Amino acid sequence: MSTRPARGGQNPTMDQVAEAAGVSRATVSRVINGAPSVDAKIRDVVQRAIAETGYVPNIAARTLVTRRTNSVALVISEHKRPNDSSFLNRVFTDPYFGRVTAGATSALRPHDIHLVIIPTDSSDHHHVVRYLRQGHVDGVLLISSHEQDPLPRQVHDLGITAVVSARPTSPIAASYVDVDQRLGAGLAAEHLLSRGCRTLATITGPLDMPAGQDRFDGFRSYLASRGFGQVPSIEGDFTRAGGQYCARRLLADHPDVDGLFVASDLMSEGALRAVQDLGRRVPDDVAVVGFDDSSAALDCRPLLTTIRQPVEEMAAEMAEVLMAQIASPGRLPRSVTFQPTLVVRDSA
Amino acid sequence: MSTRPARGGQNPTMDQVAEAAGVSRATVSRVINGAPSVDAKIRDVVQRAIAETGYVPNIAARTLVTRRTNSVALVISEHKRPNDSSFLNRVFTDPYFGRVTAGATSALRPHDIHLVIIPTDSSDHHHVVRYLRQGHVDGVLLISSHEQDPLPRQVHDLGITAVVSARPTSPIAASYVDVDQRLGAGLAAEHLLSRGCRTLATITGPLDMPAGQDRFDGFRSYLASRGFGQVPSIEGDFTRAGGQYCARRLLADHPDVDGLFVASDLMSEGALRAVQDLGRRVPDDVAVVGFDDSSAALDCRPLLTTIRQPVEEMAAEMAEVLMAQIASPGRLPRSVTFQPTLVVRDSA
DNA sequence: CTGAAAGCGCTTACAG
DNA sequence: CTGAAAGCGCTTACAG
Repeated sequence: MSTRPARGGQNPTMDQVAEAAGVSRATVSRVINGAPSVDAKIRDVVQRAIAETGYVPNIAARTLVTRRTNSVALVISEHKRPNDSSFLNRVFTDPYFGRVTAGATSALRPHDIHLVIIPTDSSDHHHVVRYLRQGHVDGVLLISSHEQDPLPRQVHDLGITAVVSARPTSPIAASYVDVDQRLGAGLAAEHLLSRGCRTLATITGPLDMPAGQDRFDGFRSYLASRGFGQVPSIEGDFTRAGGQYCARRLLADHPDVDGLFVASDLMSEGALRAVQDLGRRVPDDVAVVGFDDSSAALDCRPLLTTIRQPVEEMAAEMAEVLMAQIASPGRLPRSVTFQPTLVVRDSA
Repeated sequence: MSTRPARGGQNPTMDQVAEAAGVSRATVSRVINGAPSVDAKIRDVVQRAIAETGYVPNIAARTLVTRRTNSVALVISEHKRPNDSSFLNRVFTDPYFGRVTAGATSALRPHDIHLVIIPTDSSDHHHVVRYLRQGHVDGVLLISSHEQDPLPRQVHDLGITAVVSARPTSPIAASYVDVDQRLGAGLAAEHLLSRGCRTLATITGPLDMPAGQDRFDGFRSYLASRGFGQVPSIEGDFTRAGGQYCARRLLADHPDVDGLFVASDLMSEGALRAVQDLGRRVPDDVAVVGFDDSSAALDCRPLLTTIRQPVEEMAAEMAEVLMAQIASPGRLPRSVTFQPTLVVRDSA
């Protein structure tokens, strides 16, 4: 294998390939870009020359003329919370983001578009915005979960092509993909009721996140529609430890609770533990329904009954919408909403 | 705020800034790049023009001439394992990678270098290699944990500037940063012995990973040097669920074990659970020492005594070495080894 | 200290 | 179907 490229950092140039193949630089460019109008023999000669020289296109030069980078950014925007050693720990500890990455990659891969993952917290937005504006990527998949996050609006105002992971909280005309959170919470309430639970309660997500609010509202609305009044609740933080803490407190204050809706699988793991540490059996004494259907649901004992959010499919859809938007800059923004489903396992 | 940039995707060009400021394009370039030789008044005028036009340099054009992108890649190379829904789930579920990202970012940020995170598994190497060769980044921080991973060798052979996260398993002259794994395991054994444990055992990491092997060897070597013979062991997989399963089996086969070294904090979480489910008290009946000192150690009950691996500092060092290498291409490769330390909490 | 000019490595009308 | 030429938006010797 006498590929001898990149030695000393010097990649061969397209002119060198052209010379080796005895054709013009334009022809080399055409075969690389798969232009249909190239003579088959010449194409072969050029391809051989490319292989022999170990040629790889210089992406900067190409981008300069095409105005396309063939990469898109996945910006994961989280808020640094008090007593939070690092928001990165949260990002790399929650299965949600792995699912998003997997889904986006699967949609982008066939189009040969690279995914560049950029986690960021509020202290960092400046850098990210600059990165995006400098033209490193053709567009951005923006995962923004916090109500006050200014990033969606900034990205929109700067005219950066983007798709957001949920309905933006400020009124901007941006494309987004979402799941019907309220419906999901309603499904959870319905299931708990249908299995005979009489006293329902919920551990919510952070109420400064739309996902937290909407699941809470959906749960209460459904119960209100069935004639229930005030529902015991406690605000969680979407972490395992938080779920454990909240369940302990909730059951201390309301020992009669026999049906619990926990607004994320990660919190459910902790909650399940707390319930069992209290000597209550799941689901017989307390039935538990989670939300997400991530890998955490399968780490639960008993296996977690939960509301499935099709995160991979949603991320893939985000990528599709983004690619369409990149291809047709004038395209009108649109939103796509997925329906969650109940996945019955052992905890309820 | 009448910034009106990027409208219709058209960023202003440097020539437009020059015209607005009444100077030449070269002068604009100089003030942007902080050349010392610019008259103060002219500098101000230019800076105002930049602000007014909302100018942002076109990175592709700059890169084409400077041959620098001012970004580096963090390639997280994992192996897809059988019955593994997705290697991405592993990456986004293990606090280790968040620590690496945090450490690398902290070192890169002051130099205004962007970190581009690229998770990859074996089926994917081709794409990653191409990405690197196309010149999207100036160099790569390569997190490679598997013995058979071909990526370090490929990256090296292609002449891509890189720093690896551990001593490469094939003999290549590459810079790397590592922790003294064997020493860490020895510290764990010593601590267990010193607190009076008589029958030690270990849950190892995957033995096809150097980290798994070295911690296992270090543990056995220390015990051998103290006159112990065969040590009960079972091979784990660095996951929480795996740790739980392994501890259950290990204690079933060896009920007399009273000191357990678990080769990662994540596995320790599961192991602790299993030990307690068996009705054994920690640390009184079974003392447990983990490895990492990640956030998982603090999620443990009781709080986990563990071997601290300074992952953030190691990642920062990787970034420093990489930047030095980028600045001086002729620089000789070098390795840096960090010492682990014992962190005593409640589990041993 | 500043400007005119060359050049980085590609793609793409435009001729032929 | 192929080539010569222009041009993408910058930086950087080179003069002045």
